[in-house]
Amino acid sequence: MNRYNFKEIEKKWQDFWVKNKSFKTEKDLNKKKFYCLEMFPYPSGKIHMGHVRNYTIGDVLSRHKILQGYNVLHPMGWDSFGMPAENAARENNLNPKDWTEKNISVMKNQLKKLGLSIDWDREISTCSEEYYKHQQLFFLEMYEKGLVYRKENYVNWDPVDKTVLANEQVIDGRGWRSGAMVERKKLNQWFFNISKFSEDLLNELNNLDKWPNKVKTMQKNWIGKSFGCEIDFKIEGNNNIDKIRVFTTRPDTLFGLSFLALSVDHPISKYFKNNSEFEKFQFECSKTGTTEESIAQGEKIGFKTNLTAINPLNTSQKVPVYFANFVLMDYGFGAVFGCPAHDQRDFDFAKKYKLDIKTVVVPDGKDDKFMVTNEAYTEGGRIINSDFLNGLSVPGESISKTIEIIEKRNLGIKKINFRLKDWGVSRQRYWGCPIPIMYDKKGNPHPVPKNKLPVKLPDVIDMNTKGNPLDHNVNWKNINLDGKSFIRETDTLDTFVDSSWYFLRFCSPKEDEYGFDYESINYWMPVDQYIGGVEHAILHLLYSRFFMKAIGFKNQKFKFTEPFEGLFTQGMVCHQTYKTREGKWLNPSEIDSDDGKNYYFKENKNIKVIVGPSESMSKSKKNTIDPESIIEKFGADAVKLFILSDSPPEKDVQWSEQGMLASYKFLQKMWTLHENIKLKLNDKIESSVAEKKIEKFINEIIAKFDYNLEKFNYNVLIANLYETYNFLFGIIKDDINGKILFENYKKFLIIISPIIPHFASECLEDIGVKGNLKWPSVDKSKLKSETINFVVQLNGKKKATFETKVNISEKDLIDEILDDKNLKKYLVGKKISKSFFVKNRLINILIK
RNA sequence: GGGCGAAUGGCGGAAUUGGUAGACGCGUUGGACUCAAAAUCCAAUAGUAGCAAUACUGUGAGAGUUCGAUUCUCUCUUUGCCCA
Repeated sequence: MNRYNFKEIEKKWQDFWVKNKSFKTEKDLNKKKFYCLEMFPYPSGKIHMGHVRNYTIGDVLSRHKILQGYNVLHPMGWDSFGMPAENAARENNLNPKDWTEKNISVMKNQLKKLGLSIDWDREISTCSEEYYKHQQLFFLEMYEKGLVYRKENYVNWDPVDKTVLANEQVIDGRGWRSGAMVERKKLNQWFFNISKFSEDLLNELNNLDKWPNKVKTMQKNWIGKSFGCEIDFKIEGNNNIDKIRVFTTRPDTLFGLSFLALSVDHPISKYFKNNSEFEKFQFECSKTGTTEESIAQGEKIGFKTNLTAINPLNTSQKVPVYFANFVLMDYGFGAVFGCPAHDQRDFDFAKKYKLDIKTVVVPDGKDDKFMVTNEAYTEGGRIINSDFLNGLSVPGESISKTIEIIEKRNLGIKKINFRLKDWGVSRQRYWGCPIPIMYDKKGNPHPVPKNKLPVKLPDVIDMNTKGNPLDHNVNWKNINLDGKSFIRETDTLDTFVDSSWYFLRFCSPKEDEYGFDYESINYWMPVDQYIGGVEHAILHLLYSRFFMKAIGFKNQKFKFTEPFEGLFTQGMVCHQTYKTREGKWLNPSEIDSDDGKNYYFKENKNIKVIVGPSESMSKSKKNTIDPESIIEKFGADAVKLFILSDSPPEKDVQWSEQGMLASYKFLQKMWTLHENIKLKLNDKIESSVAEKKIEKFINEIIAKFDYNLEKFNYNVLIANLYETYNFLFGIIKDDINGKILFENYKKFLIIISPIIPHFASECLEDIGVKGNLKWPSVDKSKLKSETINFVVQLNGKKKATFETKVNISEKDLIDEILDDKNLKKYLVGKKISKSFFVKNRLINILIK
């Protein structure tokens, strides 16, 4: 008996697939398509276990669909623009392009060793000119359609690195790289008008049946549709200002008014420009970040103006007007009214500045003497102390009734507000897609003429400047067009733009004239199954959805509105963490143990290792396992088998050396089984018992595979695989007809081939199966059996299982039970009051 | 603070529509083979009592619906993720 030589066999089949272009796909309008897509990787250097998990899940699906006869598109590419390349380039004095391309070549090699069913002829890379030139055209088309505009906006500014930071790059108010306190700075930025589609983006979530509810809920909350109304407050105390417009979702608490709060960026701030106290306050506010979280957690501070606002529903009430740091200019009109009794933020503010707190909502079951004292009451109930609003139930009726009254009195109007803001796409960086805009001498923007595209990134660049290297590149920046001089836009596009349409590019990756070919995208799109990490639940997925709506806007040829029909979000790969007593992280390979309980540092036995909790693999915690070395040691099939086996794909999985080893050993056992089965394939024995058994079992397993593949229960699928091994291992000890064994074993090899393709291909070839394989269907006639194990319950408690013939009636069954020597003791002398009968399954007899 | 999930042996987990709880794997224990070990194979493995057949208990806690609840409802506890 030979041992299974995975190195030789995996190499053999990988070469075979490449040579035969086994996974090359062509558009074929006569064939049913299936577009299987995994989120493409950022080429950071090496693949990690998260990639292995992601692409294994996709590969199982893709190979399954191929066997089912679908025309499967399963491509791969590189999300290759982005900051890490710039940082690496600075640190190592390289060109970002060289660094990126080197990484791509390394990672592509690693992926190939996994033996994935990818059509590599469709490979794309977003940093290539062939890709981003189309993106620039999309930008201009969107500009023409009015979906792109430029405005001044506040950004997180890192004063040391001289660059804009995304919200997630600001950690505890400091730049993640420089450590400098981040400032709020006003900058001219390009925006995509994503909010124009807020309503569509929200509504169409309802059509995405094959998306996890969790993701849909997250997007729904992110879009954040709220009903409310805008109200004008009359102002006294300044000749220039007669009213301030406020947006509120709680007009019903208007009688609880105690102040008006404005954003420091509110237009009327201009009347306070010369006030040194106000300027000081404005500076204080600029220290608060722009995220909603930092505002909510930060201390609430205000600046009291000399203005007085009049309550529109109760004109005898006059309240002070403040500027406050917790009001954002982005939300509503940058002005809110404060009702401290029923909003915690307002409550905190009112306590600090000793403002009135008037209770206007009382919880159900409390009387009108109810008073808010220690914290705001934000739940439902009914309105009190509010004149003509008294008694209305909160929420619901109270809000709609109040809006009615406000509209009737011409004090304001009903309004829908979205939390979703337009997408700022300008980044002050080199390694991204240049924005095809140029400015004339007056600073007015002009689109770069389409025949002058692409705007190429300069190859030679000085990365050692502070801020955006493009901004320092005078040769690139200054251009002359038709005798006029212009300055290029030096910002590049957010890399989320790159990934917002790459799935379209895969459909016709070689198309040169335009980003895609309509016939191809209308055939392949939408993506039938998209697979990736849940961390992209909001941004990437929402941006991609927007992008489809933007391209499809005023475009009859674009036939779909949603890019991803099915979505699957996989969990992370976790591993135990190890630390020294001093808190230094250690890699699993740096530690050892004599007893499996106490660990020490390999190089110095005296240094004890503290075993920490299992966390998602990350370089900083040093708890990563390098896929390449694992594949080297155990083979791709064994790695894939393990990564699927231990947990449901949507949950986190624990990396375990023992589990990995078990998968490896299993393939060895399977190979031994294969050799034994091979010896029996020519047996001419007729053994009706074993034949029936194997046919029934294999058909049951096919049914289970169908079910578990459909439901993404890949861990159960592996359990089914082990079960079948156990079964076959048992049955070949008996006499069995070789032909029947062959047919059933062949079916088994085919259904496991999506999981362990190298192994299954080798075994199939070894037993002489060649050519196109087809997914076997369940033969229901083989599932039947003559006897059945009934569950017998007495008064709802299981007493025994009872073997009898199939389709037995309730009455006959009871008779047989009364006759059975083991069971009749329970029933003798008892009266059967009632029985519940589930055909071929269970009987519950109630006795007195 | 809000929203959405989750809780099953020593561990990861399974149980399709309310119908045999613990599939499958890991680990552990015992045995075979071996001079010995590794590898491999065989057996046991939810808990309690018992030599055993068997009995009782058991899916985070408590209640409810039902002939029957891991599954449905309510309350609570713990925990994860997202948002604030």
